[in-house]
Amino acid sequence: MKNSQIASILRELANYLEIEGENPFKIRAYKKAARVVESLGEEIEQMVKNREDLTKLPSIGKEIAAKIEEIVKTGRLQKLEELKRKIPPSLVELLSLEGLGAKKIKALYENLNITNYEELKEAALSHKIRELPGFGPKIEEKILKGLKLLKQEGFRFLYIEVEEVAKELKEYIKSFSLVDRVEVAGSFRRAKESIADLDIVVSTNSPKEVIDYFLEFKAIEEIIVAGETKGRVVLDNKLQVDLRAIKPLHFGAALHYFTGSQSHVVAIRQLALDMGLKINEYGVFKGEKIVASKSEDEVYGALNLAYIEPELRENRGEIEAAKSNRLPILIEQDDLRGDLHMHTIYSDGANSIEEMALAAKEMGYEYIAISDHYSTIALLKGLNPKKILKEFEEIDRLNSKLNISILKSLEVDILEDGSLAASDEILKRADIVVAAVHTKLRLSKKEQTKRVVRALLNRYVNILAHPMNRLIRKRDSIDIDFKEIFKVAKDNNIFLEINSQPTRLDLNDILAKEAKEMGVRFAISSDAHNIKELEFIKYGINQARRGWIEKKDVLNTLPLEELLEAIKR
DNA sequence: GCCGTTTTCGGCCCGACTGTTTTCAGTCG
Repeated sequence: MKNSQIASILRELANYLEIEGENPFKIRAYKKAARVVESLGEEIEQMVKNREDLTKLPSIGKEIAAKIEEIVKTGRLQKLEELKRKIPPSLVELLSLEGLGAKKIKALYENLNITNYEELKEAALSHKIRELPGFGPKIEEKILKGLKLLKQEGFRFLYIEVEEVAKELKEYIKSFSLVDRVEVAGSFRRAKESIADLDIVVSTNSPKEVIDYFLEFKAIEEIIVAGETKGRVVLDNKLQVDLRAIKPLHFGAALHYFTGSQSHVVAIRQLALDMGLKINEYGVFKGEKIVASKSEDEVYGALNLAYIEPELRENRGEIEAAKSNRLPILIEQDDLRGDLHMHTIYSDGANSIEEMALAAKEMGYEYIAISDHYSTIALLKGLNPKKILKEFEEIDRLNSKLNISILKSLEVDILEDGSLAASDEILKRADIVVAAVHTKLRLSKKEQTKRVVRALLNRYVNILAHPMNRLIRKRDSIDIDFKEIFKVAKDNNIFLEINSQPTRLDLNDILAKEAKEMGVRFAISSDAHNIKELEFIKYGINQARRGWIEKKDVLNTLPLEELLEAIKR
């Protein structure tokens, strides 16, 4: 049972309790615990097997620990089953409608016996809902609208899918004369791999005018909120955008609040309370007096904390690190001197070696590695012994001609038994070897771990590409003992890839952080299949930063000579 | 339900907006 599955059961329980009218703080406790479980590097299932004490985890006490153990051991939760018998599951689904919370849903159920979307729609159309106390015609309208817009539960956009519109919105708002500053905050600013909605913070002395201007943006399909300082819309691609207009004096505090994450902000506010201060989106207050608000620097400073980069704000230890000045100095794109994973027309890429090299040179790189597929799958149009020797010869020729160093490499398939698709004879001719799993993704954890470990023990392998083999929104990670892989990587001088393809971003943030803590080092690579995709490297940098990765942790920040020295094993 | 160098009981982040009511509850992030 995966951590994410355990988390979703806890969350489901919280939803049922909410409908039941349970103590709101109890509900929050379950949701908080779900978040902790979800963002845990370690696997809960393993911890339970090892009889570790789950109450050592933050926000998990005796009750929830027992429930988690029940879930892991039996695959279900008695308490949840009971609630499901009592409350129709279709009723809980109604929570996903905008504007309908537990209290209203309960009232609809008790008074009109509404249990699902269909009955809700009927009641709204026949105007039965407006007659209930606390309800009215506007709510009927909102329900009907909501049913039409009905969001897929938990749907998130890829970062790359919102990047363009985020930029457009920022420029659109910036061009308004009454606007002082604009930032896209929220999970976008924290550079999460996927984004549920955009949060924009605007500094202005004329909030209302800015909101009105915002509501004129061309791609708006639906206006949900139109207040004095706050607007919320849904764009025609179904992306929700929130905008908050705030006076310049308060901009830093507001930016901090709207950048989140929620649990980072809550923890920061709690810390402030402990210090006798109070924080809201307008500033840090000592009594009635504002002591910090203009910049985020000020806000952190007021709490005696070093500035925390947005990518770190997940309440995963960054506040403690800031207290004791142990924050990492996060890697930046400019730190990279080369790119160690890309494809050409020798396999499934679209450009020649020379075109890739020239484009890389253009980006300021000193070296690249050409790592075409060496595979037994015909689909990947992979290399064979003859073809790769030809490719290496071409690289030799180009190296004497171009003003960038091209390393001979290959992305060699790890076969089911952990052997490699290319012979050692081939591998030893390469300057650097990237190994990857592409097939047999559903092996048991034990088999998968054994397989990859064997591959890493091959003395010619240097980098393990996309270790999770997940595709965001499409395919989960392979089932593998990452701790074991990290240990073997560390012991054998294997570098773990942070793959920059927007659907991969693999390793992810949590595992990268865990690997780093174990002393493993990384290669941040584009895995480009054409010259344009070389730019994807920025997404890999994002993910690496979220994983607390520093320049010194990354192989391709080294000058070529040092790199070649560093990969020796 | 969780948590605790002021606490094992009594707190729990905090404010905007909406729609319903005529001062506020519910919802949301």
